[in-house]
Amino acid sequence: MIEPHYRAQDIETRWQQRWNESGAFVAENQGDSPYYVLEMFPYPSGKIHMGHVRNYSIGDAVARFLRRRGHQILHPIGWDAFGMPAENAAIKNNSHPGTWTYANIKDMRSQFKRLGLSYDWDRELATCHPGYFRWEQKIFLEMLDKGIAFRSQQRVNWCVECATVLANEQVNDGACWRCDEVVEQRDLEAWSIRITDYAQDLLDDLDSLSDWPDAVRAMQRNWIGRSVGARIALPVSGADDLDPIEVFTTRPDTFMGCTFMSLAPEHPMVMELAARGGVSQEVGEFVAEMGRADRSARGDGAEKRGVFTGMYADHPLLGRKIPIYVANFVLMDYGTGAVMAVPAHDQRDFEFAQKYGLDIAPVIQPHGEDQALDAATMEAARPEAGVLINSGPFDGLDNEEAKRVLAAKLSEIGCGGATINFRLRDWGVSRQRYWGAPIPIIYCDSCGVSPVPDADLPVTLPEDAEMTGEGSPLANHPTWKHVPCPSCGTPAVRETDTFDTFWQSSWYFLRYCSPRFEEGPFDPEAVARWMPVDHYIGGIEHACMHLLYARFFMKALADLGYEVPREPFKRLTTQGMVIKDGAKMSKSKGNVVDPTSIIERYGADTARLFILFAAPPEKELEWNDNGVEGAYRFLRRVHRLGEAAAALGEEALPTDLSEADQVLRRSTHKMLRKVTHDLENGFHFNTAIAAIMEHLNAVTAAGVGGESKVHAGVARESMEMVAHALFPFAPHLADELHEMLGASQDLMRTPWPEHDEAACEESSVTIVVQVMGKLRGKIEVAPDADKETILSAAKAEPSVARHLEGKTLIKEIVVPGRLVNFVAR
RNA sequence: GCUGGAGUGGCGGAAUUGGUAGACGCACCGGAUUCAAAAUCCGGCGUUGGAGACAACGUGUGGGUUCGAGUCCCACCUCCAGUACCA
Repeated sequence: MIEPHYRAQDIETRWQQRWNESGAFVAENQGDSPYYVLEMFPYPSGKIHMGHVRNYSIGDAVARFLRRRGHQILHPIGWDAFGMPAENAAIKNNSHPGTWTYANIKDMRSQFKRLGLSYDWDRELATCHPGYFRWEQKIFLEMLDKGIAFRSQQRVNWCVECATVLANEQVNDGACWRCDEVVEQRDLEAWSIRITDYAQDLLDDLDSLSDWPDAVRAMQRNWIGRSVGARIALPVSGADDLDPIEVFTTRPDTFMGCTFMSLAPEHPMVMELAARGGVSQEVGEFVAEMGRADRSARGDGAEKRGVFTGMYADHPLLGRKIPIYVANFVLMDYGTGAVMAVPAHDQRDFEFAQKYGLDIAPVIQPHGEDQALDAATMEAARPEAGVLINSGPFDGLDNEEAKRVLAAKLSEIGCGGATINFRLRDWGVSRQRYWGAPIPIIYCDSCGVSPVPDADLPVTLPEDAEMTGEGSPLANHPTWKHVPCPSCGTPAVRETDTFDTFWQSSWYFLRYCSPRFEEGPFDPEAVARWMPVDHYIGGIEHACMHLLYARFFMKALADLGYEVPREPFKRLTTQGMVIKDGAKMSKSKGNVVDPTSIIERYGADTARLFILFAAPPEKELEWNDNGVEGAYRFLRRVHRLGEAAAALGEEALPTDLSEADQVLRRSTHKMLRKVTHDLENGFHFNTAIAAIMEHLNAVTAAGVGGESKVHAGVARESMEMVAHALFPFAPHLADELHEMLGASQDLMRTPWPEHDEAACEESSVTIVVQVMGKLRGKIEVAPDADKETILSAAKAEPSVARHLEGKTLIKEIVVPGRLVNFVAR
């Protein structure tokens, strides 16, 4: 490639050095109103991919634009450095996860720097550093003290062969990914977080997040899944030694029509009931089968299947026994894992009842239906509203009223009552892995569970743990876990589980505010100044988990007495994936494009410009090599025209503008107006860049770079504004161009320019003329032309007149400055 | 299965939120420049019919509302993301 003028590598290296030397990105250096721009920090996998380039180019454009709009910007970066891939790499290479992680951070840091991203590198952090995780160990202990953290049973995938817990993604078709042995479900003692206590808060505060995408708010709302209903405890008939079976229902009004019960196969009482019912084998087989079945076999759409446990429950209001079944469609992780079945009014129960010949008892007569419901003739369940029938003392009640009345009755007789259920589950944070932050707990035979004393924090990882893939490396370590009990001093053992990595990513944005603070997780003053994050940018895939955990953390921290806002992220942008040939880039598909090779070949400005131009941030982005070439050509043209404009000399704008001068100035200022508008109202980078390209075509048409038809001052202004407008997207070339045209100060420190509205004014507007909604002609009129003028000009248009000939005009619609429509018959 | 999205030329996308469908870029075609090529510049480019003027059709599918629908409503189809131990 022969390119005498635009040498991207040289330009980019030079400007990166200058920015670095002048501290252009240090948060404290300029502006007043603080603004915190944050992109979701990366997992240091080793190499940057196009998703990174996209995420960080978007954030950088936001940061650079707003800094020039007068904000004091905090724009930090760090590493979400704990996690399974490091441990897997260590097993494979027989090395330490930290070695791999830190080497990756080093590589990725230099790649990020090569992109020219405007980070305040002094604030860099890595979550695997004890200086970081000691604070989240402390926060955990404070949560434990407050009862937010607690011990519970967690159901996990367990591989017997490897003696280890498997992540869902490590299970392929029910088999372990390493040894192919069948995976079983096992309950482990684990640490959990009562995020469910915050479910209502998390739901309520969603309403305040007006700068979040509606899609994310809807997903969180459904994930939290609030429903109002009743809890009902049904005693097992003739088994006084067993606890009653609890169900949750949103329809207590239908309780008088409950003819059987269904339990999830995973329900803890299933095998006990089956044993007493004498059907252990059949039930056991069914439970085992369901344990292996995938989700679709358990959903609403799947065929209803089940097995009778041989046992009955006592219906407390009917005084009758109802059979207890195990059913495929009942899910253990929603409600209580058991449902009361009302086949007349619930479709799933109806199908189940039909299949197994169970009673169907209608108890609600739908509004507006004269014929009384009859179980014998019903073809489907009738879930709609109505009036209670066949319900003894409750007959005649409206069903909404009956929900309250029945809940009160259940409460009165001591077997339930009104309640609110959330789909959200408590957050299990224990992981049986090495490369994570240790959970700071000590177990003593005599004193029980003790927190690690504050003076002993952080609890760090042993360097010499063995990574074999079998068992837990910390539990297997010969000495690490053995410590004296902090209370009695007798031999005790450490907790050998580490935190879920979401634990780290739930508060890192607070640490950035004062990353080296030694007296606590963050300096309250720094947090008061920067938090909440004004604009958070990252993938949509985090909609429910990371974004919810981070929101929860803020609320919990506030309850622990920390001064933090109740919500962490004021505005959220979720960026779409980068795909190629219609599929997500992945090694297995062989469609990966390495950003490094693009940067080496064309420069960082080209890579950034293309990725921002090719699609709006929220949408999927289809990678296209030819498009990159096009972005590069555009920047090269900018460089060439900049040189040409600079060569015309440093002339000011003339007082008298020629026609050509006015045309070019109109293009210049309309471009600037459009770019400013697109960045201020929702960051439409793609259309902003298109406007710059369009303007550059006007610069070429004005003869700049050849035989110029415009005044030197107008030509120079046209390219100066390109430098300004290009800065958020292609900052290196923008600064180069700006300097080329005589500027002595870099653009980061130069305020964003205002456009000249008067220069944008048009001498006429085009109005479209339709007849019966079909385009028949166009007219040019003065921008302030009145309705009569427009109508007569429209009727005079030959093709319009032809289509109106011989017809009666019924209606004339005039949209000023835009369109005329004649309705004629 | 459930929850949330998306679908517009050969391709990526645009359309001031109900008012010219296809801005801008890519690809392609033609021309200028050149000994030639590259690069650059100029022009064309939804589909069908027509020499042309022009006409009809056209935003995943099928209906509907409206003077007017990519945009609003109803019913579907396909693809994508998440689904709680990947981060």
